[in-house]
Amino acid sequence: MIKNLSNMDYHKKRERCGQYIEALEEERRKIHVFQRELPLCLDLVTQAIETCKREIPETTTENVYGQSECSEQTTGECKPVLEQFLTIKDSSNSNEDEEDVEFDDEHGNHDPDKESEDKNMKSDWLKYVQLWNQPDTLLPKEGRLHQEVKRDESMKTDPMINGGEGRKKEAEKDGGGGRKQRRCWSSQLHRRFLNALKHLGGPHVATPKQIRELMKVEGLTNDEVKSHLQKYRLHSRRPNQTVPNNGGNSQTQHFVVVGGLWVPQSEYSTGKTTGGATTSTTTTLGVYGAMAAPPPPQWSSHSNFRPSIVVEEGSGSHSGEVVVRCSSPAMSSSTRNHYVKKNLI
DNA sequence: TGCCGAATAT
DNA sequence: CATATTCGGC
Repeated sequence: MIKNLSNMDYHKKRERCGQYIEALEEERRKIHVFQRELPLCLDLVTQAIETCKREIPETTTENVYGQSECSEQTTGECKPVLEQFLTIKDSSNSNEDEEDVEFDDEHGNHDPDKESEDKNMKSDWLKYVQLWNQPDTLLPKEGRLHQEVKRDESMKTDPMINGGEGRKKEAEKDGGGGRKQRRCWSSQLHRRFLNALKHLGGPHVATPKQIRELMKVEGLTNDEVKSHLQKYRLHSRRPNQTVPNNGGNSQTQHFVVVGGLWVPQSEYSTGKTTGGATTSTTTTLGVYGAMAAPPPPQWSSHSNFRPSIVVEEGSGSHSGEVVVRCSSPAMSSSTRNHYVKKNLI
């Protein structure tokens, strides 16, 4: 009886271990792609796998468990990172529309486009996402756990290395002289930012306040968002700048412009950065993930008009230039009208 | 006033 | 650089 039990137990453990190894191996494969960014991680996982493997086959002892624990420890260091990575990656090719869902909520409008768009966008994220976790202000969520929870879990592990949340109290402390602490825009924060942007119709039409509201991040101030937005706009505006020579090869990337959003078709980055130590050429891909801007919900959902945005690419001819005509229905308030004008450039 | 965008300052 | 802060228009 007992024997049986322990036998079962043992079996179970072994099985578990096997699965564990498999999982690890899969992780390894995935990490391998980012070898350069996560050399240690790769190493650790590899090591873990090996140790695990070594232990499992036969070797009576039921120490398997201890072993796995050990490897867990070894791996622990990079696990959160890994998980975050996975989370992101997963969301990029499988349903799990995370934030999209997050915001969609009540307006039950699912643009057919949205999905594919999102996918593109997310696969883009893959390129620039910062793998190392960073501070993130806590998000007071209630209505919408689920995916959020998942993500939270992935970073729960790391001890609030919060670079962006020390304030609040300290801010109150100082009488009024000192500068605000720098808000650190973690990739997560940035993602929320991007999403907010997306839902507002793009960086050119979104205003700091709106964005902040949509982001629902505690302690995030208008000014911070404003500043970030400014930076973002700067970057998203003609990521390719140079137009000096027309004759030559215009490998000018062509852009897709939607609602004032410039979307580099493939990527943007002045790839040939300086001396470029052998290492990261890829790592430095813009953090400013470009994204298509679907029309704001108010428009797309139920309306006689979709904002007709005409995008003409300099087809045929050399220039990768794009002509954009945008006849948007200046939304109720004339205040925003000048944005449209700007977009027309 | 508050909010915003652009320009500066750190 | 990436943020913060200031400036000027609305």
